[in-house]
Amino acid sequence: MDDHLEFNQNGKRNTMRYSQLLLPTLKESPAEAEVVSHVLMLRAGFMRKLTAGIYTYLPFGLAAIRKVENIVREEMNRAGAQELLMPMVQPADLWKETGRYEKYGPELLRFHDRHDRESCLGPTHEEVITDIARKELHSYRDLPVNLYQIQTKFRDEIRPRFGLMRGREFIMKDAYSFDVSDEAAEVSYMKMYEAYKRIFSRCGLDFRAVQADSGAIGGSFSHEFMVLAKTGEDTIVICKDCEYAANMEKAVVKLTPETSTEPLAEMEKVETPGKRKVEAVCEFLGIEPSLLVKTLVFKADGQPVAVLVRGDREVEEVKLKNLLGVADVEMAGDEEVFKATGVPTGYLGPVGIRVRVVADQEVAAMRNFYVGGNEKNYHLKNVNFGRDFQAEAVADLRQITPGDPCPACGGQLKLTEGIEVGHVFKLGTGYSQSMNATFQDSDGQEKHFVMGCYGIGVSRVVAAAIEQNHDDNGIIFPIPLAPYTVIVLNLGVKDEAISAAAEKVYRDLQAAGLEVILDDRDERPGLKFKDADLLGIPYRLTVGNSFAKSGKVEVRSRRDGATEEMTPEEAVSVLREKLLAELMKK
RNA sequence: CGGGGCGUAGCGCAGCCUGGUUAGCGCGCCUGCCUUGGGAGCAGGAGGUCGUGUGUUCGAAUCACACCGCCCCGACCA
Repeated sequence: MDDHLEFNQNGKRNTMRYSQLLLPTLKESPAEAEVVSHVLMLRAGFMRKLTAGIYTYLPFGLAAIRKVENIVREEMNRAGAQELLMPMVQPADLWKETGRYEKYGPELLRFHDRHDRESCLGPTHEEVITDIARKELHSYRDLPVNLYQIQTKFRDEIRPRFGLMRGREFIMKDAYSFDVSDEAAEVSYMKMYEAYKRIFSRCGLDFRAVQADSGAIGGSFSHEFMVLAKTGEDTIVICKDCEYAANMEKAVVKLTPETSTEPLAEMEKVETPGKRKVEAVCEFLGIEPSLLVKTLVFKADGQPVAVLVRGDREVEEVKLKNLLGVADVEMAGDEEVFKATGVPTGYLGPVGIRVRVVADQEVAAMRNFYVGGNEKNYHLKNVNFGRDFQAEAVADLRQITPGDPCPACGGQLKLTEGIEVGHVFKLGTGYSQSMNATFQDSDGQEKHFVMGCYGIGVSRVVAAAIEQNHDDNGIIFPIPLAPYTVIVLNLGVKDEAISAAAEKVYRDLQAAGLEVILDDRDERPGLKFKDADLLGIPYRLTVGNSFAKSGKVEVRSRRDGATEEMTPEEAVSVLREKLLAELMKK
C-alpha cells in the first residue's frame, strides 16, 4: 500500500490522510482578520498572509480555488472560448500605445529590468491580447474569437483588505472577445452573460447580474455579477417584483409624474440667521426637507458646477460624472465654494448663481420650493424652475432610494450589499483603434476589431462563497466548491476493528469516485468534530463506538446537521448518490 | 495619500501610564501518565533581538524622536 503513488483523474493525491496534511487549523481568530470569510479561511488553514494583500494558498485553500477554476474553465469552454496564458510581466511600450501607462495610476506596479527597460506587472491584459489579435487574426474568417486565461493578477491596491476579498495579488479569469461588428460583439457579450450565470449558479451562489456603470461607452453592455452578502463593498438595487437589478451608481430613478396644481406663488426672501444645514433650515422654517432644494458645488475635472437636488436626496457622483462627460468629480470644499460663487456654503442657491448649474429631474418638477438666497443668512421661498432660474441640463442625478419605484416594473425596490465576483463589458473599438488592430472584412475593407472583456475574480469567489455559507462553527461549503466532499472520522485510532472499518469505508468512498479525506489523527473526538465543522466539508462519516457496538457508522450533513446511522456499505452508496447527483447538475 | 489604531513566544493577549533582578498568562508545540462521541486532566519541558534604529538615563519592553510593518475608516476594482 504505497499511498504516495496513488492519484485520481484530477491529479489529486488519492490518499488524503489528515495526519499527513498541512492543514493548520486555529482555535482562535487571528487579529488581522475582520470579515467572516477572512477569519474562517485563516482558521481553517486555507491560507496564510505573506504581506499586505498577498497570501500563500495552503493545500485546502488551493483545492477550493481549483474547484472554482474548473467550473469556470468548463463553462468558458462550453461557451466556445479558448484558454491561453499570457505573461504577467509586460513591457511598458505596449501600455504606452493605449496611453494607459500614464493613465492607469499607481495601481499599476511599474519597474525597470536589468537593462533598464520599463516594465509592469499585468493588472489586466487588454494590451497583450490586442497585440496577439493584431498579429495573429487577419481575416473576418478568423472571427469571432474569445480567448481567456486564469492567471494571477497584480494590482497595487491602495488598501487591500478582507483577505482574499481585495488582495493585491489575486487569481482572475479574464476573457477577451473579438468580433467583426457591434452586432456580432453583442452576441459574444450575451454568450458570456449566459456563461456567467451558469458559472455562479454552479458554484452554488446567491447572486444577481446587475446593470453596471459603463462609463463613456454607455448602453446596457456592462453587467456586474454580485454575490449577495452583507460584507459586500458595493450597494446594489434589486426589485422585489421583477428581475431588475442595478448597481446603485447606475440605478435609474423613475419619476412619478406629480402634476401639482398648486399655483405658482411669488418668490420671497426669508431670513434664516445662522441656518446652513438642510435640517436646521427646515426646522427653523417649519418645513419638510422635500420642499427645499439644495445646491451643491462639485469640481468636475477641477471646474466648479452647481448641482441641484431635493433637500432629502443625495447626488450620485457617477451619474453626474457621466452627464458632464468628465473623468472625475469631487465635492468642493467650503473655501473653494466661496471662491467660485462668492457665497458661503449653506446659503447657496440657483437664483443668480455665478457658476454652471445642472439640476436633478425631480427639481424641475417641483413647485414653490425653498433655495439658498446666495446671501449670508437668507433663503428664498416660492422658487420655481424655469421662471426663477435655468439649468444647463436637467437629468437623473440623484441616488436612488428604497422608496423609489422600480424603473422596469414600478414595483418595490430594495437596497442590498453585494460582492462583485464578475464583470462583463463591451469594450468596442477603443483598444483596437489605439493599437491599430485590424482585420480584413468580407468586403475587403480593413476594420478594427470590436472587443469585449469579461472578468471573474476566482479567488474572490471562494471568499464570497464563504461569506454566504457559514455558521458559528465554520464554513459550510456548497458541494461544488468543497475541497473534499466527505471526511471520514476514525474515532478509534487505537482500536483495530474501528480503524479497519474506517480505512475500508474511506477506500470504498474513493473507489466510488468521491473526494474524501480520512481523519486518522490520534486526537480526541471533540477536536475532530470541531475541525470537520470548521473545514466545511459537506458530509462527515464517523466510525466510532457505535460501530463497535452495532456495526453502524454515522453520516452527517454539515449544512443541516441531519444525522443518520447505517452500515458502511449503505453509507457509501448513500453518499455516492447524494454527491454524484449534485455534481451532475451542470 | 488623508484620518484612527496596533507591533511583547507559532496564535490570542497582559505588562508600558508611574523606567529597577531570571518579561508573564491562555492556547498551540515536545515528553510521560491518564483519558477517548463536541476544542479533556495531571506532571515536566522547549520556545522571546519586547518591530528597527537613534537618543534620554546609573538603568529602557516601559520615556522621546525617526524609520519599517500590519490592521481599521475614505477615493479604486475581479
